Amino acid sequence: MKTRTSREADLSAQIAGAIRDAIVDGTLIVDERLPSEAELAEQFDVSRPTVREALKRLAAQSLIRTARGAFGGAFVRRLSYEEAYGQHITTATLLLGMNDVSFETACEARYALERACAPIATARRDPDHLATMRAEIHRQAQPGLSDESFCDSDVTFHRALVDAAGNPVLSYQLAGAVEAMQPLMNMITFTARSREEIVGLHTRITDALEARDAGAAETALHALEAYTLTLGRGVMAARASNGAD
Amino acid sequence: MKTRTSREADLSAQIAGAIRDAIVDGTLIVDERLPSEAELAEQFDVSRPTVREALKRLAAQSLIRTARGAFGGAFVRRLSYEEAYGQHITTATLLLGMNDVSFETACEARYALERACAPIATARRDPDHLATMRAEIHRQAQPGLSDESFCDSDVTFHRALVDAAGNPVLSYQLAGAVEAMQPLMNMITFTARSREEIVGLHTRITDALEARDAGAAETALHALEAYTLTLGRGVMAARASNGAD
DNA sequence: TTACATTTAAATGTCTGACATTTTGGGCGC
DNA sequence: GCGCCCAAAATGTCAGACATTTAAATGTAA
Repeated sequence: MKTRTSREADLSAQIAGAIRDAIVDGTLIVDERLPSEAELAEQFDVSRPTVREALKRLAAQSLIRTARGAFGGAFVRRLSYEEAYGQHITTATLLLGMNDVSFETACEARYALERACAPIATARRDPDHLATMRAEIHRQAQPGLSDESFCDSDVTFHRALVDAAGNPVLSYQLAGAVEAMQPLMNMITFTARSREEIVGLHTRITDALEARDAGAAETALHALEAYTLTLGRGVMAARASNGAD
Repeated sequence: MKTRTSREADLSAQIAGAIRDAIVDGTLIVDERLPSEAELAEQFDVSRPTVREALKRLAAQSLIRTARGAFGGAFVRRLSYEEAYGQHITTATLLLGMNDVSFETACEARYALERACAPIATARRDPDHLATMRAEIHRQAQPGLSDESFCDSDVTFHRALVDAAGNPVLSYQLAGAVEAMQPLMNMITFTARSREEIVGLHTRITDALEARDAGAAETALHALEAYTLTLGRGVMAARASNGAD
């Protein structure tokens, strides 16, 4: 009989899975060089293109990097925070965009997570974080700012707040939630009045951090969540009535 | 944010990036069929293997699925929560394993996130979640349980706590933090005394949820974090002195 | 001996062409 | 009308070749 493998998956997926498992469980160490494509092909008894497809799958997950030339090849890659951020954000954005996640649910999750790091941030914040936050607040108060730039600044502000906790694992988790909200936030048209309100709340948050007052920070974040929710619901309602016309 | 497609990258990476952008920004709808490999090859002016490598990259990120046969081809895939969990956990585990994240940092992040959903969980918990948590507590109190099973039960308990918040976005974010801690937690040998302590804290948490007492839940989680940290530090100290021999 | 230019080998990146496998749909015979 | 078989279309896989890149090895001149 033919080699009907127990797994239904493709050969390339099997090979990718085998190598990934070796990386995850530590058999392959960071910066270790994998065998060449020709050697892998012989080892798994498949052709080189199949091995290549498997390696591309791993490269797509940032598990390996490849270098050309002599002494090149595929190497186990140290997953950096930046790459992990990127993947996390892509996944989270798609998850929100494809699964009809309500604005309320996304908003609740985001601010719950931000409140989680607020107490830590109040304890650890340093002048740099405060300076970044104040700078973004200043930018948000500029009259001529486009909605998109306002949202960008908002993201930068919140990431500074998260980074102030000084915990990269926390930053990693939070980055996905904050950035994935971007497409939803971009739907909102910020009036001068709502910007003023948001700038005020951002100032309260920053002041609380500066004063190392965790309770005040949490309260301000609650207020910001409530206000964001109000704005979002307004947009949803307007959109619904437009769609019904 | 600029487009991720850089001209420096490989051809297959460029093509994968172009298609990914089309999916992320909504140009390609869920379940829409992509052109066949031959058509894509002509469209991008590359050969079929190159297109295939690009498609494998996307398949590795669960962005597309492929079907063979007459009406087969590549289709945009609806990213499910389960797949997103899986990717998130893989990435988070690698991030912790490869970057010398300290037990303290991981522990702090995890419990901060859990405390974030505690208030929501106290408001929304239903009898099913409480039953799951009680069942796991009962299991954890069994004398003959292996350390590994104890850890598994611990994960199940905490995921029930997170799921009790009834917010899938929050569950998605938390799953990564809780599961990624597993390898670190597995290093700990739980004595009968420490298990008793943990079971007691788990009971306090469950009682707080049942009583809808957010403050008590938060306090208990703080205590559990402190105790977990103590255990972890003990293991680290023992390991360090062994390594110095 | 040292510094620099050149060669060379090893590996990935890409292409061409072919064949195998799987699935659908329609034609053909009964 | 029903069922069987075959063709078409698409992906999965393979084989071989050539192009490109990179760093080490080698040769040469000051």
